[in-house]
Amino acid sequence: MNKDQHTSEGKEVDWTGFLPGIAIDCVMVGYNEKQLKVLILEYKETGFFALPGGFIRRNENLDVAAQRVLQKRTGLEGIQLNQFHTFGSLNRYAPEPMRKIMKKNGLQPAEDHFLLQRFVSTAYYALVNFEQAEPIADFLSDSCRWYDINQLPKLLWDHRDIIQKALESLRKNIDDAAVGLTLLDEEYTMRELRTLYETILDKEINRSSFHRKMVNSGRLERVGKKSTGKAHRSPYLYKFVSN
Amino acid sequence: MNKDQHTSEGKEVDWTGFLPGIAIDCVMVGYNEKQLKVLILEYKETGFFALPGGFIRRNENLDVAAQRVLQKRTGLEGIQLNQFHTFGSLNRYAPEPMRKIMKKNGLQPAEDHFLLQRFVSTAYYALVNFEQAEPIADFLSDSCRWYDINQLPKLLWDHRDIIQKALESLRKNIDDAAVGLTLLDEEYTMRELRTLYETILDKEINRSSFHRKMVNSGRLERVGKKSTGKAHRSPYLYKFVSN
DNA sequence: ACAAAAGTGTTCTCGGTACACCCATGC
DNA sequence: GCATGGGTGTACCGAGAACACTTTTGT
Repeated sequence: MNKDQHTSEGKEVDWTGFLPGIAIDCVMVGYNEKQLKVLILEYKETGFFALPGGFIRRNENLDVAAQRVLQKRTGLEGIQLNQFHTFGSLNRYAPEPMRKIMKKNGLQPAEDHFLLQRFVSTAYYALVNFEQAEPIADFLSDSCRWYDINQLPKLLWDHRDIIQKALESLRKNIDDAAVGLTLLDEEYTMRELRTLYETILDKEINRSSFHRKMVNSGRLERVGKKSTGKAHRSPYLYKFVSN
Repeated sequence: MNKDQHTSEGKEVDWTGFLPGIAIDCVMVGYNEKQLKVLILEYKETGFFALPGGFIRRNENLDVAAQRVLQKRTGLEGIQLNQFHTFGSLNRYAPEPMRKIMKKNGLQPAEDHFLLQRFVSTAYYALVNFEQAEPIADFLSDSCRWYDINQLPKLLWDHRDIIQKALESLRKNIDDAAVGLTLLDEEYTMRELRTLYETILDKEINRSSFHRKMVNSGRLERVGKKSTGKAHRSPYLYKFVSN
C-alpha cells in the first residue's frame, strides 16, 4: 500500500497530482437479505449523497485508479471491476453542491478549484461481498453506507442514472459475472442462488430449468448438505469452481 | 453548421477551447465488396496511421463531440454512434509520434503542448454507408481512407486494440444494430444481408434459419424482385421497416 | 432439359417452461 | 403420517441446424 494514500485522505490534497476533468465513479453492489445494496457516500452536514468516486493519478492506469477507489471505500482488493459507460453530458456540470460541501469542510475553494471543474466520468461497477466490505467514508463525507437499490436517497448530479445503467449492464452480463461468487457466501443453496438472480433481474425464474442450467454450466460444485432446521428436505450446498 | 469549424481545421487552433486530457476516437465501419472497412487517417509525410479522433469542447456534450468528429470525417449527419469503451492505460501515453507529426506540419510544439499530453480516450463505433461517406482528411493528415479491417496498416498507440474492441462490441450487438440499414444499400437481397452478417461475425450462417429469423423479426419488408441476370431464380429485395 | 441459386417445408436437437412426482425432514 | 420445500424426471414449445424439395431463371 502506498504511504501517501493516507495523506491524500487529509484535507490538504495535492490536486495537481491528478488528471483534471476526468473522474471515476464506482457502483459497488452488495447483496443482503434478498436486496441489492449500493455503497453511497453522505457528505458532511449537507444532506448530499453521491456515489464513491475518485480521480486518476498522472502516472496511473484508468483501471488501476478504479481499483484504488474501490479499495479505499471497501478495504477489499482484487475485486473485478467492470467499466460500463463514460458519462460526459454537460448537465453533469453543476458545481454548486461541491462548493457547498467544501465550505462545510472549512475550505474556501477558488472558482477554478480542481473539484469545481466540469468532469467527464468513467463508471465501473463491482460485485462485492456485503459481509466482507467495510465501508469507509471520504475525507469530505461522514459516512459511506449501504443503501437498498430500491430505496436510494436523492443523489447528486447524474448518479442516479449511473446506477441505473450499472444495473442494466449487470443484468446483461449476469451469466458471465459469476454473481454468486462474490455476492453470496462461499457456499449456498440453489434456492439462495436463484433468489439472487431473481433479485438482480427483478423477475421470477423457473425453478427446475434454473437448477439444470446451473448444474450444466459446470461452474458449480456440490459440496454438502445444509440442515435448515425446517420441516423439509435439506438442500444441497454448492460453491463456484474456478476451473 | 458552426462557422468556426472551418477555422478549427486551420493550423491555428485555439486548444484552450477543449477539455484537456480527454479525447474521442471513432471507429467508423463501412462495408464494400464483402469486406468490412474502417476509416483511417494517414499523417503527413510520416507514414503514421491512426483512427480519426477529436476533442471535447468546453461547452459540449461528450456524445455531441463524437457526432462532430464523425461528421467532420464523413460529411454524414445523424448517424448512430455507439460508445463502447474508454481507454485509459498509461501505455497510451507516447507523445513522440505526435511531436513528429506536428514538426512535419511546421509546428514547434512546446513540451506541454495540448496534443502532447497524456489522453484518456472514449471510443465510439458507427456504421456508415460506404458509398455515401466522403472521407475528409484532418488538418494534420493528408488522407482519410477506407482500409479493409483485415489489412490495416500499423496503427499508432493502442488504436489496433480499439478497433478490435469495437468489432467485438459490434458482434455482440449485431441483432440490435440493424446493420443492414446503414451498411447496405436501401434495398438488398437476403443473400446480401446474410453475407454481411457472415462478414461481421466471421462465420458461416445457416441459410434457411437466417432467412426465417429475419422475416420473423418483423423489421424487414419485401419490396420486389431483383433480376440478377444469372441463370437462377431471382431473389426478392428487402428493406428495413422503421416501425 | 438442365444447372444454379433462392424460397420454403420437414425433421432433429437443444434449452427453457410447466408440471408432476420423489425425497428428506421436523412437527 | 403429514405438510413443507428441495431434487429430479417427463412432456411440451420455440429457435436454430441440417437437409430436402420446390420455384424461378438463363443457357
